[in-house]
This record gives sequence, structure tokens and C-alpha cells, in this order.
Amino acid sequence: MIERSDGRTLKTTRTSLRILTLILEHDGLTLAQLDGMVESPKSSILSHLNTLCDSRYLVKSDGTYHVSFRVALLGETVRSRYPSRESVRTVLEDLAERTGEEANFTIFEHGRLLLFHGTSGNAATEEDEADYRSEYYLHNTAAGKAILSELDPKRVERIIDKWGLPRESEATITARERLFDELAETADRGYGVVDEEFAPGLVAVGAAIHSADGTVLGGLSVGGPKYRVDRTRIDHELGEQLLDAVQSLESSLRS
Amino acid sequence: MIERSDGRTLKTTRTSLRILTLILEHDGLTLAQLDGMVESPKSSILSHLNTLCDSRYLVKSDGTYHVSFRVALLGETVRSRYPSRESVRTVLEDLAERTGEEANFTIFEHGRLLLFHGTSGNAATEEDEADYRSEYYLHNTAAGKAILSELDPKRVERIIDKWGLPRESEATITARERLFDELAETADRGYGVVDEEFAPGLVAVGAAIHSADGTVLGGLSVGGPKYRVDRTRIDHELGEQLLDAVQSLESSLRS
DNA sequence: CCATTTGTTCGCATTATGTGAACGTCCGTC
DNA sequence: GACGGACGTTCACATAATGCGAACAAATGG
Repeated sequence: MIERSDGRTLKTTRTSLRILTLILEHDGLTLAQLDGMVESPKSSILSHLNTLCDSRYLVKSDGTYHVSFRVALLGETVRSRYPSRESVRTVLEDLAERTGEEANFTIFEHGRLLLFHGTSGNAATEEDEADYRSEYYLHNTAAGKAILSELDPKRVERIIDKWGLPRESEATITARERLFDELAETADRGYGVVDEEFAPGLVAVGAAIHSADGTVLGGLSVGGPKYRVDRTRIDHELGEQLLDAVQSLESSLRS
Repeated sequence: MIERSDGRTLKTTRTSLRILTLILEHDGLTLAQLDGMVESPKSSILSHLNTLCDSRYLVKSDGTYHVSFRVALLGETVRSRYPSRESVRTVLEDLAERTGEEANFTIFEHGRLLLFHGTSGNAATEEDEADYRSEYYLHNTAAGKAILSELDPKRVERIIDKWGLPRESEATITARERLFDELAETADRGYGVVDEEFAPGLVAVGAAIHSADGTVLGGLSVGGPKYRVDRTRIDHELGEQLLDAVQSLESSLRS
């Protein structure tokens, strides 16, 4: 269960994947455009592009390279190994309705949280909205803190080493000490709380979701604007609602 | 608009991607298992695995490597560049209902057809069923023939060179000459017909779907068991219903 | 029609990769 | 508790595969 770090790593593959990512993010790129983005000679970039095309990860059309639809299918295969959208949505909508706030379920992976589904729409739908995000840090999210509070401190350290504690809002915790204090509180409380540390005005509570084998699969969270969600409501309502939802989600994962 | 072929191609990246694919297909593999599948020394394989993990395409858990959920998200980003599931489903369900047969929409890419959505459920849902497929050849599918009949013969040749004309059923056309004859007929008729060439007992009609810029995006097809779908029904009913659906799908893509 | 940008080809130097053997580590078994 | 086997990891070396740049070709546009 040890998530070891890096042994030898291949530069070529790394570059290829980087190019793939760039093309995906920019929704299609030409060789000339890529030439300005990565610092390899055009000829090298072309080799990478050829390889990615040949392997059907890219499609070339009119000199512009796009990520292939096949990648979308591969992605769906991956998703089919995870909980069904339906079962998650049921729990999320229930939680959102009871509380009147937005609920999210995220997957814990490589020290980050990746949006699985949220009641305000899922990643696939709102993808291209301005600052819509589908990837979050642990240190400034409610579910993230909850997860960190359950992990071995060594592992927490490694995650912080990897990602740092970037400030995303005025209130973001950026000092290790403070974070560890907060994690202790979180562990006592049984769920994580984020008070404008992720975004101004946003308050939320979150908890870890475990798979059948007991490992942390991801996190569940609910929250809304600060004027609706105050300390009292958190302690008396949201916290309990959240933990109920955790139970029902985890039990639905076991079945 | 020339889809040129291979210049230089990178062995390292190719191997990495191959390993990624293997892990995806087998739903998780260990180093030892991979050692038996690819013919590189363990140490090399490990380098690839390290790289893929580092780049967050794989997740290592208990010695077993899995494709990361992040890949699922990347896939969704790709899908968001394509027509919305909704608009396609509407047309497909309409077509399926009018005809009482199954309808599919596939994406044309790299000389193959990839399932976008079908009325019997989509790829994500039925993924792990025994011989459920999401990738088809052009030469033995109705939509595939329709697409081939629209393409430049040179390009048809290149596609055949790449994929061959594998026999998937008794009736599959495996000779170039015969295929080109069939394509001529297809062009005249305005849609493709497949008569047990894909699977025994399956008869279907199909046509190409074009994007706004006029290029072939994919194919639409309807069909069912031979005892329900005979020549008369094709000529008098299915063909027309299909072409109507093509119109409405293409117009919905333009908007 | 020339100037400019973008894409492709080629040969060479060198580095990054492939390789296998040796070493650790974790199991279960005797 | 010690042994054997299976699996994972590390290392140093040889070389082949990649990175590189310059020269060439093909578009694009003024």
C-alpha cells in the first residue's frame, strides 16, 4: 500500500504526454503553435506528433492536431471501473435537496481531488466555462482536509511536498504547522470545514469516502455562500446531513 | 486536408502507450503480469510505469497499476468537443422508434468507426459485456460502406492498406474488387447496406454524417435481425427513414 | 511574383533508453 | 524460524534511438 515515488523516468514519453495535454487544453494545435510552447526543435515535436497520431491518440486534420475521439472512449472505459454516475447522483441530489446547498463528489488521486460529479452539473457539461475547475487541492477544500486528516502524516508530508500549499484565496492556509493543527481539529470533528479558504464567500463541509477495502476513494462535500452557511448551521445541520450522505454513499458502493 | 502517413516515430512513446492500453484493457496489471505481455525486460517496463505514474496517467496501488481517473476526465474533455450526447440521442431514439430497430451513431477516425451512441445503450454502460464492441471496420458495416463510397479512392486504398478487409462473418467482403463494386452501388443508392457481412443475421442500412465544414464526421445506421429486415423494407422504409434522420442530425450539428 | 511563414526531410552527435544481472523484499511453506 | 520462490528494485554499461539544426519544400499572403 506504499505509494512510492520516482525511480527512472523516460523523457521521451514525458514529452509526448506533455504535447498531448497541450493539444487537449488548447483544443487543437498546429506544429508551429506547439513550436512556441515546448522547447524542442520542430523536428522533434513532429516525431512526437507522428507517434501520437500513429497510436491513434491524435487526429490530424488540415495541419491541426486534435485529440482523438478514441481517447474519449478510453476515458469512458476508465470511468466504468468507478462508481456509477447514477448511484452517486442519487446521493448527491438528495444531500443537495435536504440542505439547499451544492454537493460534490470527488475522486482522490495523486494528492489531488478530481471532480466526479457535482449537483451544479458535471465536468463534461460545463467544461468550457471560464474558470470552471475539475481539479482541486486538498489543503483548501473541505473534503480534502477530511482526507488529509485520515492519512498517515508521512503521506501528508509527501503530498504537500509535491503540490505545495498554494494560496487560492485570502484565507487559504499556507503554513504547514497551521494545516496540521487544522487537520487535528478536523479529525476530532469528524468532517472538514472550509471557510473561504477555497474561494471568497464559500463555506463548505466535507468528508472522506472509502471503498469497500477501506482505502480512501474520494470525498463528499456540501456548501454554499457564507451568508447562508454559518457556523451554527454547520454544527447543527450540515455536518450531520453530510455524514448521513457519507453512510448512504459508502453503503451503495459496497453493493 | 491530406491525412499524411508516418514520418519518424518514437519507439519509447509507442511502448509507453502500449503499456497504458494493456493496463486499461485488463483493468489493472502488476509489473510481473506486464513482464509476460510485452517483450521488454522488467526494468524497462518499470521505467515506463514510473513515467506514466508520474504523469498521472496511472495510479499504483498495492503493486497493481490502474489507469487513473484523470484519464476519464481527459476523455470527457475530448467528448465535449463533439456533438452533445443529448442531441444525438434524440435523433437516434426517434429513428429507432419509427423503425422499431436499433440505431447507432459512430465517429469516423483513423479509418475506423467508433461508437458514439447506440439505442441499445452506450459504450460506458455495457463496456464489460462479453463481445460488446465499440470499434468497427468500414468494409463490413452499413455506415462504413456509405462513408467509403464518398471518399477519394486513394484514401479508400490507404484505409484498406492499413486495416485490411478482415472476415468477421461468412458474408464479409474480403476482395478489394468486390468492395469497390459495392461502393459504386452504395454511392448510387445514397446509403450503405450490410447484409450479414458484419454478423450473421444482422441487416442494416447506414449513411455518412457530415460536420458543418462538409467533412465526414461519422455514420448513422439502423438495422436488425434479417427476419424482420428484408430487402423490401430496406428499399421502401428504412432507407428513407435513415436519410430523414441524417438530415435532422446534420442540421442539429450545424446549430 | 517574391517574401514570409509553416511544414518536412535528413544526417550526425550524443544522450537517453534498453538491457540483464545482481540485489532486496515480501510471501508462503516446510 | 529458516528456506525457497516470486516479485519488485537498483545499477552500470553498450548502443540504438532520440534530440537537434540546417537545409529543403510547400503553402500563404501581400
